[in-house]
Amino acid sequence: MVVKRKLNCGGSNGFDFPNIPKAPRSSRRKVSGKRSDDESEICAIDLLASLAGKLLEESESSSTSTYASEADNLDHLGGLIKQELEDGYTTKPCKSEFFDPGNPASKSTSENTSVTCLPFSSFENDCILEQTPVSDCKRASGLKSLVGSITEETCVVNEDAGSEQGANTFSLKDPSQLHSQSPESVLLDGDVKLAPCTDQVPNDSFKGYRNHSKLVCRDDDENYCKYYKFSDKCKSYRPLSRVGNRRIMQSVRAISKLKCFEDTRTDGRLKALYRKRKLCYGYNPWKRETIHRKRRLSDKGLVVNYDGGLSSESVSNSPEKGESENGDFSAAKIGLLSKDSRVKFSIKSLRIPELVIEVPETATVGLLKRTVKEAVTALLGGGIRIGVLVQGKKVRDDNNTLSQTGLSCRENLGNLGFTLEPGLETLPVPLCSETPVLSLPTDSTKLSERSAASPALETGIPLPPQDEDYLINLGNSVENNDELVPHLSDIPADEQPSSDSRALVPVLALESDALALVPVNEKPKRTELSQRRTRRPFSVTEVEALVSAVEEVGTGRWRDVKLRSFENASHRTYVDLKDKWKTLVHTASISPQQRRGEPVPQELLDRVLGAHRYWTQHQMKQNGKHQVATTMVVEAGSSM
DNA sequence: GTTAGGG
DNA sequence: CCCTAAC
Repeated sequence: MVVKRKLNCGGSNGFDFPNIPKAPRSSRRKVSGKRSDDESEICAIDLLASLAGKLLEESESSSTSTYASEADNLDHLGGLIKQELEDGYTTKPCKSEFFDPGNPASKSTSENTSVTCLPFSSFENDCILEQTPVSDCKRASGLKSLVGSITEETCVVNEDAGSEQGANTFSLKDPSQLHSQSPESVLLDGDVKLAPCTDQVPNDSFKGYRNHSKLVCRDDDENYCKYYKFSDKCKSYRPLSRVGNRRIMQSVRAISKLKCFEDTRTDGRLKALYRKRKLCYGYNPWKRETIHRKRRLSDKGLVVNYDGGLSSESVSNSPEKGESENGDFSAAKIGLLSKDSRVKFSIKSLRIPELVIEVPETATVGLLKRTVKEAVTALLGGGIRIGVLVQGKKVRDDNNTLSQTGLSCRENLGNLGFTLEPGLETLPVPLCSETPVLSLPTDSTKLSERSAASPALETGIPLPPQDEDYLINLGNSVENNDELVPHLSDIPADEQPSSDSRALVPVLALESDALALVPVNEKPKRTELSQRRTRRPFSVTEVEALVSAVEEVGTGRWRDVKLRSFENASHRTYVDLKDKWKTLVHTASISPQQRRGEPVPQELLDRVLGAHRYWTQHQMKQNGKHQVATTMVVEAGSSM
């Protein structure tokens, strides 16, 4: 075969170079980096939570009374919860500011604010954001996990902040103190992933699921570890939703404080955090794509369509199209409940309209699960943009307040909607601080800052500044344009604990909390640090130009190639050209059946091969003239 | 800043 | 397409 090829090689391209057996290209198939399986499940929810958090920005200060009524509505639930507590579940409430163990009055307060526990069934579709006192994670039979409490955050803050804490006066240094707290707000379903909590010593309020708790405890490095490990074990798909809900709640809370944080913290450290987060949730579209393609290759794949709440899934033979035209993969319906100046809302469901994955029929269920998770993770981790819809219109201005946007208690909050938009860039997810908030690894600074290419590039819509900017706000200006606005604003940035502002602390706590669910990677992957550029397949025309340029200047002079044929193509760097050439050579080397993507005319591939051989020889020449020259002669003779 | 090559 | 090493 090789010989034959060599003989054929001369020609059409004008290159009459000897065929040099092409060394089998090292298959660089990357094994998709297997992300820790579990990690991502929760990411999606977190993202939503982030959004919600913004909305709740203003409501962070707990309005006890307000929520109290809510609690009333949940009467039966509350009953259940209490029952659970009575049954002996130890709850460790995190202390809230107003809580005073010795003060009956304070107790009542806490009760009012407390907990919303819903049976899992309810929970599944209903995510109620509410401020509640911190509670412990307990596994309650029949009860499912739910919400965290704002109060909790506060507590966390105190602990975390340690000496720094200023604003929050209450300090929970003694876990037992927390214990005395009133009814807990969060119950986690043991069967899911909460088990750890159960396992955890009941008395130890700082262990197990309650991330907050961990954060709170300064002594908790270990706890963190445990927690994370635990989360690693959480693999079940459904559980995700549950956990996610809880996380959302937490995230929301955290987010609510972000603004404050932002105001005070915008220094380098913050950025560091931000980057770090990115690492956690970063996702490499390009790689994903590769993986995805591989999967699709299987002829007989089952197509799993994930549609519906995060916790539900269905299988069908055909993928279901997303609801949104533009391919948004999910949308959230949110019902708002508001009281006073606070806006409360529950997320009825989070939908991922289209999530198509394919696996071979022979795949195991486990693989299927993993695949789904991976897909979800990819989506979520890949960068999601959150859109806020008011009256069906997209709100683009993130700086307006909710009320300015028309989201006040008295107005029709019912028209509020969120959309999850596929993001080309990775959004920093609040959840992701893999590292305990308290200290960021120094290495984080190493993260690359390269700005991600955003969809904006394609749409022409400028992206808002990222980093700190994205931390903020809800947008309020409603625009008619359906275009997605690439704003990252929805996602809260990480804060750093060290800062003086307590607001920051809470956030951190929450975040870490949220993060808890995600396996913590000690070493951030660089791939996740920076955003990938959008993939832009080379057109035949471009390939042609590339081939022509390489034929002329040769390989190894990519800058020249770039200047020669792609000078005006700003999105094509010489590295891109080099890479493309690499792939072209590979493509030309394999059988047509093995090729994928837009077919490249064989003629071009032939030229690629010819030029490649030629220049390869040429290089050899540089190094060892004799041999090369000889080869050339021989080759030439053969091809004739 | 470029190249080259692995991922 | 990314990331690095080596220029």
